Amino acid sequence: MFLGTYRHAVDAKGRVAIPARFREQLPSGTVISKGAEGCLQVYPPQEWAQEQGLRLGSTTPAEERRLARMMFGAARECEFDAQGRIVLSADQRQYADITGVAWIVGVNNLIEIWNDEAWRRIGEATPEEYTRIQDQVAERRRAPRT
Amino acid sequence: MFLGTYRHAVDAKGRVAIPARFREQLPSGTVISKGAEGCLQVYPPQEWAQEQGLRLGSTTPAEERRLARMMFGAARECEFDAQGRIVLSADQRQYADITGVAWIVGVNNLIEIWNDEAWRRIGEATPEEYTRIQDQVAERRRAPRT
DNA sequence: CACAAAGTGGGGAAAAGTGGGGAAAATGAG
DNA sequence: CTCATTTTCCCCACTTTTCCCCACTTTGTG
Repeated sequence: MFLGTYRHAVDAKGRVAIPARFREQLPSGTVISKGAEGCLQVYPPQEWAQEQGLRLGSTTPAEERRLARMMFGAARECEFDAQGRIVLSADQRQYADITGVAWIVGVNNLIEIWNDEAWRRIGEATPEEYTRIQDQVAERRRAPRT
Repeated sequence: MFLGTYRHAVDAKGRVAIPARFREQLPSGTVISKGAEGCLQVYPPQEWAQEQGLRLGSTTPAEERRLARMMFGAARECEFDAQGRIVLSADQRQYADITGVAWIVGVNNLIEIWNDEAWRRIGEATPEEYTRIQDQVAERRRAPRT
């Protein structure tokens, strides 16, 4: 389980330290790829395995082909240096618009890496916003599929 | 079952002592996250487990992505020091506007941590207010979905 | 009143994060 | 094929944060 948000520096070489709490839970075979809303996503092996359902074949619908190409094409296996950092590739940094600092966010089953500003918009909520969204989801759960 | 309100100091390092009566009932795996109305909420493991249905994957809908990011991003596992204190992260303290002192409130299945002033507004109800709110809730229960 | 339990505060060791230099490897041009 | 240039990655040094430990105060209890 990955919890919490951390603000870390990204140096000129594209290196970011992954919080030690997260690193302990990431065995080799961990993969980083592009995610929704312009973030990067770090998949532990067991989570990545679930994405393997996405496969190309003669019967794969067009959207799935597109998704598969983007997800797998952008993916790289995570390699940690002795200081617990990974290197974000140039196109990963460009996709997520990451320079200088990044937010590293534990989202239950995977980890996301965000551009500074973008995370402030999406992740930082005032008490009022937070309360509203909780209530919205509670409402959705009471009356799903609407 | 968590009952009662306690007023404890929060030191410069963000540490708060959790009342001994509560601590006895909190096994490891307890989680603290943001809650409605600007408080922090402490979830014992069995309560937190209910929140974990939310997972991210390549097919998770947009609303669930947003909620998952906020909920889990704001959460931390509770780690008690030898004196029975937990550390509130900087963003948790900012969210709940906690400095100096906080109220720790047992609310049946969860524990809440409140800013000093905010709790006075919520917790110190006159008999008239209390009666009115009881009646409101009773009314809602009789006619839900309104 | 004495003792035990709970809460508070701070110092210091250890761990985590940051930045940069330089060797090795890869790339590319002549 | 060789040499120069760039990139990658490994290592070291420094700073900051975390957390562990000890001591004191306050509260509660017999």
